[in-house]
Amino acid sequence: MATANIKEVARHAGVSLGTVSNVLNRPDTVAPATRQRVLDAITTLGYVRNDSARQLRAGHSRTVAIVVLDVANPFFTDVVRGAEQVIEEAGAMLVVCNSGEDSARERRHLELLEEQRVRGVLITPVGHGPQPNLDKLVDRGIPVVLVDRGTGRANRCSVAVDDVLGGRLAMDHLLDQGHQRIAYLGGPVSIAQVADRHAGAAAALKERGGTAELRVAVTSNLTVAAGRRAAEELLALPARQRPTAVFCANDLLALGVLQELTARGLRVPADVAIVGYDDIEFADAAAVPLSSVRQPRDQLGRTAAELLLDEADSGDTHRHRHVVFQPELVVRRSSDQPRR
Amino acid sequence: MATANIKEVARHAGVSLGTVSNVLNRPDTVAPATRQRVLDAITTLGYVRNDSARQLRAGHSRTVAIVVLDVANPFFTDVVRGAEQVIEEAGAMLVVCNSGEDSARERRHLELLEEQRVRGVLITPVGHGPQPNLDKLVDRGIPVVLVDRGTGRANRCSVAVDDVLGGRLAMDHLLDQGHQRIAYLGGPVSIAQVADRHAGAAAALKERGGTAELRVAVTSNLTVAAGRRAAEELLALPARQRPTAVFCANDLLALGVLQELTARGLRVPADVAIVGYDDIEFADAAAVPLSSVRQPRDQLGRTAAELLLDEADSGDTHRHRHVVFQPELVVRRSSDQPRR
DNA sequence: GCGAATAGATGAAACGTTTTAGCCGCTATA
DNA sequence: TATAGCGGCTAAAACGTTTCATCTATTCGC
Repeated sequence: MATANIKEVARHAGVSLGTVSNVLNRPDTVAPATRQRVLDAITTLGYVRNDSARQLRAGHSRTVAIVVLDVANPFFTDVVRGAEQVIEEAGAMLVVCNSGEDSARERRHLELLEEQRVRGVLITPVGHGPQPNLDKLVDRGIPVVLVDRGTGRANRCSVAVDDVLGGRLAMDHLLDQGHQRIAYLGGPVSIAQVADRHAGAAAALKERGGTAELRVAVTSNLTVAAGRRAAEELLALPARQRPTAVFCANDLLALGVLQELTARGLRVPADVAIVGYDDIEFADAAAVPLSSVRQPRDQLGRTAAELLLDEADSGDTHRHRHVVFQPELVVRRSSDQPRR
Repeated sequence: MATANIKEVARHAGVSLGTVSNVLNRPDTVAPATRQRVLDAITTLGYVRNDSARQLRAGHSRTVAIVVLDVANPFFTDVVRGAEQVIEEAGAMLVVCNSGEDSARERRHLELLEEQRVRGVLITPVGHGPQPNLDKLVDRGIPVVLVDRGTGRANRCSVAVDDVLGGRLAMDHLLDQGHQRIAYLGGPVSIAQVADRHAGAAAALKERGGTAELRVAVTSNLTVAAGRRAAEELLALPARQRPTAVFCANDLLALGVLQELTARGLRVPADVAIVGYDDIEFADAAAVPLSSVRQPRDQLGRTAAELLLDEADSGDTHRHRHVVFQPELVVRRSSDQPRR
């Protein structure tokens, strides 16, 4: 019950307190016989290190935090898994905090983390404005790495995925397939990802210089239901104006479009091709497997963690870096049929 | 950079160190004027409490841990959200640890958590065997609450959902609709949930005492692909033996069945009715919205957290409890059509 | 106006570790 | 033989809080 401390271990093993500490932290500096005696004492007493005391002495903890917008979002869960891997390999511990897109909760989390003197923070901040809380951490010397948001700040590292390139990839693919009337589906446009993916698609179209055209349909959100509604609207167009391909800002929209089209008797990809974004688990499992732009999510987490550890370890010799990953187009059946 | 401590605050405010502590912890015991002076000093120095020192003194931390089998599994993410809510309301912090179904990682996490003297642990343990690591925590006086596994241990609380009842609900519903040939799909049977849900279905069938029959099709796992394969096999049966309803051990299987059936030209629910389990987000968004058995996932988390806090606070007056929640059938289109 | 109670503040001890300076006895070197 | 070096260990300081016993004015009851 009452947890044994290092002093009791020392007494039990007939050595000084410092020797026990040495057994724990620099085992090779203590004679084998003594070491064994101490280890025996540790097991018989069921001694467990007290991390608070250790941290107090060390001045900082061995845990790293990741603050995500939504623990239930597959994007973040994959990022977490990637980061976890690196952090655990380094012998540290990753704690996951959920801001839930609520800046008050975010602030509260950061305050607590600061009190805990965490080794560093990986974070996708709520909103896009200035970040006084994060600045405060950085001022204190706590490394902060931005994940998928706010790239380019001078005083911290960041990792992100190039959404403009993602839009480009999707568009290039559809143009390669010979589509002339293409729709981009997404919204609200205030979301940077929605805007960037559109920008990429538009840029690709312009560069190709052909006669193809891109129609934009703004949705109110990025859900399956919104995809269905948008598909209905597309179907209401006169046949000659109707797009032969739809590029969706995420996979949920794309699945909604797929469902509505097939329900109305259209064939995918023969009548309408579809490309989604995110390559969620269900993309491959859909009735018609969905082409999608895949982001290297776990690598995002891994790299973020590596940058963090580098900053935490190398201190002032550290140079902040902004790593941008390239997404990748996964072509599946939903868009795999050239136009004549 | 160098973080100010309580002593510097005291000096800056011209009071003793104890007074600063009082301002922080028992503000009403210190005169308003002094209090204000201290608060001013705190803000000008940018003082932030050192939690390690606080914990060291207190003997335990203010964080609670939840150890889940998979951070990316929607079941657990919802449980986490529920627990989070309660824990944060109590002014504590919830840290999420991922065992990834790996007992070595689980052990390592528990060791670290023990070193950190966490306030308590919510956990879905890997495997079903004895739990020496957890026993060790309990011996130390650290409250442990089991989540959705291992109900009934005498020395700890637990929360779970009644899977047998879930199977019953689904079966009763299908029988109510007049189905006579029903299939249960799921596997491997070594998974307790798969077995329990089947047991519930079988029990319901027996109690009704009608002429209906239940055919069991064992799948190799619980994925969309497995659902498709199983559906193929069902379709290969002679029409007279073919089930008119399928109850699936989870929603992924059910979605696979739905896809394969519609791809083969059968109508759901007119030709075959489907009921899934878990009520995942996509159940409602499927081409034919899926009936499913819903588990009160966030409530599972909330209750687990409440039990934990009760044990942590009330100490020896605490009585261990085993709370079992009842699942609920959500009827949607996939099974909403009575047989003649 | 006197003793008692009380509000407000103080100083020191304690929490459990890590680290550093130093001590002791031995061996290798000159 | 003296000295330096070294392996192995010890003792004590330091980390930053919280708490508790104590002290000093001030207020209250009579």
